[in-house]
Amino acid sequence: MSKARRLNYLNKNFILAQLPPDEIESLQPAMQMARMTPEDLIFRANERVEYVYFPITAMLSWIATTSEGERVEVGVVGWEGMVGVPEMLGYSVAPFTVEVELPGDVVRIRAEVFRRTFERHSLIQNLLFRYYFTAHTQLAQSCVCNRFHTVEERMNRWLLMAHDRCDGDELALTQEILAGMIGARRPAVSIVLGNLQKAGLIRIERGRITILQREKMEESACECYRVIREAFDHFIEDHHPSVNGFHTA
Amino acid sequence: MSKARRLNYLNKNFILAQLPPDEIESLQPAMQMARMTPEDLIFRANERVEYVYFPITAMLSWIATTSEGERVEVGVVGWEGMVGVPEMLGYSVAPFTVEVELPGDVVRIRAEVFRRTFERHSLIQNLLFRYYFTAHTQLAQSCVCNRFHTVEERMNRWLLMAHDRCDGDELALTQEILAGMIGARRPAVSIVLGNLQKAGLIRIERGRITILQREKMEESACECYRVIREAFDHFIEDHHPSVNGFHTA
DNA sequence: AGGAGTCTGTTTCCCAGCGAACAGAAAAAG
DNA sequence: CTTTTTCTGTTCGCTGGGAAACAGACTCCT
Repeated sequence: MSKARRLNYLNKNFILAQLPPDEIESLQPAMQMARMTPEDLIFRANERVEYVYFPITAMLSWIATTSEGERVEVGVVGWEGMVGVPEMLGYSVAPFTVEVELPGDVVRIRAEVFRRTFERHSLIQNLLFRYYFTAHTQLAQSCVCNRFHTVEERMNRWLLMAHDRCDGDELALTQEILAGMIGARRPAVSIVLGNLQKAGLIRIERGRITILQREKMEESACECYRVIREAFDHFIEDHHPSVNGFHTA
Repeated sequence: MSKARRLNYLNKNFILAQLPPDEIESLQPAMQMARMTPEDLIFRANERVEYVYFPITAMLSWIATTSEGERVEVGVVGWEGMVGVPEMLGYSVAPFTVEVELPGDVVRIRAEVFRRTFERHSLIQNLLFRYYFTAHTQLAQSCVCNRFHTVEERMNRWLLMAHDRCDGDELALTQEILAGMIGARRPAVSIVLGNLQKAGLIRIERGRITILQREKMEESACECYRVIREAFDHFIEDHHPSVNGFHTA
């Protein structure tokens, strides 16, 4: 399985790409393209949702935390998805925090504006429903992975998922952030990353991880990556059988 | 927070209860009530979905497994929900296994029959979409819980969730099954249950656990139970503001 | 009643990874 | 260029709970 080639979706969002041309036209004035960095907040848990976001090259994550301050990612959203779906059905409060994990571009639209689009097109309702199934599968598999797999396995899975969603082979993130994603401590991540670098699979620089040998990383990752990836491929292919985004080279 | 009183939902399924009377009428011949026990299988992962199920007094669980045979619950479904939603949008293959965890009654309907109902009523589509958000929140919280909390905390959470969905205070399950639900080993569960019994919160018998002091169990459970419960209360109240199923006594 | 199968209580060994702590390196700020 | 801040590498003791194993108790079947 190769990294997403993305083909003609490069610099597009998959959900937005499904909108009929006239609808895109009418949304145009309400759409804003923005470059986001990990300092920017998307949603804070239990606060009102103002905008829905469609990542292009940025990668966002749903984060769940405990009252002790421990945190773990419960969903990742890249060019294939969006955040703010519940708002479309009147859940105006975000159940979890959403953060920017990898810097890049997003399109944002005021929630109430996109809601009108959602309500008008059963195709979009259908699409977002299906997107939710995919996200659900992803979350369920992460749940097993977080329970049973080692730091090394979970980290490999996460790096591959991030690699599928970023542009190029460089992931701009710190080890601290990566540790938070997989619900581990930084020292553990640091050691595992060191081993991967010694084996030549990645290159580590301050605030940056470069994927060098994706194939080998897939071999050492647990099955969870494959299960999640297949769910997304299925979602994408359902809509564009021949020209899909995630595709085996 | 007290156990679900269920009021007039007693012996009803919440989703089915939202259907318009004429629709219920026309579904009648296709509906079958069945008593299910933990030996009965609902869905096996990657196999075709024939029926959708609406629990009444039974409790079902989504189970995710690893290739090593480890297993953990990734969702629980009682009288408040249903299984087989993805089939309504053409996902004819179940992504995970669904098992009967607590014996009891369910209503089942052939998937293609209920699908017609689903397609006819945007109210039902809306309802099931919202149900999925709820399930998603439940899963996300379980994900943190599985990652960070102890066997004792996870077990308390699970017992409370099961207690909300069963009839009475007795849970008919073995410690082996309970261990599988929370992704732990049986001996660990056995010890923790022993402590709870010594403290007088539960009574243990072979193949049965009786909840004696629910209030105290809530105190020793982690916050995860509350978060999940609030998501469900919200879902239920959205539809029946005054007469809801889960309600504080 | 007796025997087979299933469920539960408990013990021993062992280790992945947490918690805490600190030094060095790179970047940013001044 | 110096100071401060932010990252990264590494060390070490500690513990929850996994892995394995077994005896006793209950249930069900013949």
